[in-house]
Amino acid sequence: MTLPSIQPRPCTDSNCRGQHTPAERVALAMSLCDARGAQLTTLRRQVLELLWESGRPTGAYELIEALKLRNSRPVGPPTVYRALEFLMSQRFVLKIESRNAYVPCAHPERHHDCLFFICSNCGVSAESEDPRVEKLLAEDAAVLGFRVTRRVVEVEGTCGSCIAAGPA
Amino acid sequence: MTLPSIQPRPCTDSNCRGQHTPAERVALAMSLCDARGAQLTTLRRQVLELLWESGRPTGAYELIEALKLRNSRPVGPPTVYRALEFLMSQRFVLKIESRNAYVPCAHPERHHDCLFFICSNCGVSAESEDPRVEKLLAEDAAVLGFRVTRRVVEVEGTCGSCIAAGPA
DNA sequence: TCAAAGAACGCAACGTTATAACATTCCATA
DNA sequence: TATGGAATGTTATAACGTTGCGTTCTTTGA
Repeated sequence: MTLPSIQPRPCTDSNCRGQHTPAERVALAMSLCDARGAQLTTLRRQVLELLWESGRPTGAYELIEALKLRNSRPVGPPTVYRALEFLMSQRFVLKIESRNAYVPCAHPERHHDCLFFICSNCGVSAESEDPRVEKLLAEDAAVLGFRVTRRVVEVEGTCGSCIAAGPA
Repeated sequence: MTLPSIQPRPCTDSNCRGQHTPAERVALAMSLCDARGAQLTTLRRQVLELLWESGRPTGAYELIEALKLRNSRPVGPPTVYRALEFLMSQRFVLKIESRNAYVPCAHPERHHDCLFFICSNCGVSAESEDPRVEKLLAEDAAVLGFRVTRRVVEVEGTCGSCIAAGPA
């Protein structure tokens, strides 16, 4: 896995104008865990760091490779999947179903459903949220008498940068 | 794979009030293929039939099992995946990404994006469409300068029947 | 009618993603 | 220092999907 940079980067959440570093993200997760009585262990923290450093949806086996480099002692698939499960339960991480890959959630302190725009060309994903979409889906669900537990909204296409860079 | 029944059933598309049999669905696909100069071969037709008869999102390997029963000669994964690819290219079938499973599309003659409501309890999925959601996602994409090629909208939860049947 | 070409399929092997089942370690607390 | 729960390690395997290549089937056109 590439680990592009530890510098502050524009937030992948298109509703956020801020810039953040992976370290700041992890610190936020730590304080939320504190407040929740959950444990952000070394392994879980490393996985979260790697996801933030990666900059794009990252597969579980890529994480295993990256952990191998970072840790001397290798970890097995169940270990990484358990860490991901924990991070998802805390809403620090989300799964991109159409990619079988995982992304860190920019604002776990807010409680919303995410919407992803995923570039088929460069692989980068942008997180967003749109309460209007949530509302419509809730309406449609109500018509069916359906009780919603989770929404998966993933839009695939070509991102602005790749369009600007011209036809590959 | 269970093959519940070949009887007419209410359309899984919640915007359609009709009832259809698998045979009618397949006949529609055949006529569309005719018009498009595409070939609905025996294998492809069988896969489509199995999906219609199954009544819920069905995995590729389930289809392999079902084809084994139906055909004496077994088929391998590539064969089934190629058939699915063809059926998806013709919009007769769609993939539920959050399940790694495939569902037949109720109305391939219309050209729209599908929306799925998937019951975590019984596994049944309901197809729907909501142009308002498509519109909002298009707006959000436009703000990002993002060119959309595909939308994945999957809502997980509990369906009306399962709610009515009481807490399991 | 037959050769050529292209589409579809068969098959073996392999790659990728995810989980089951069970053992071990770590740590807080009594 | 027992002991109990949470977390992690280990091994194996399940589930999902693809590559590469050879064969068969179908269409087409001389």
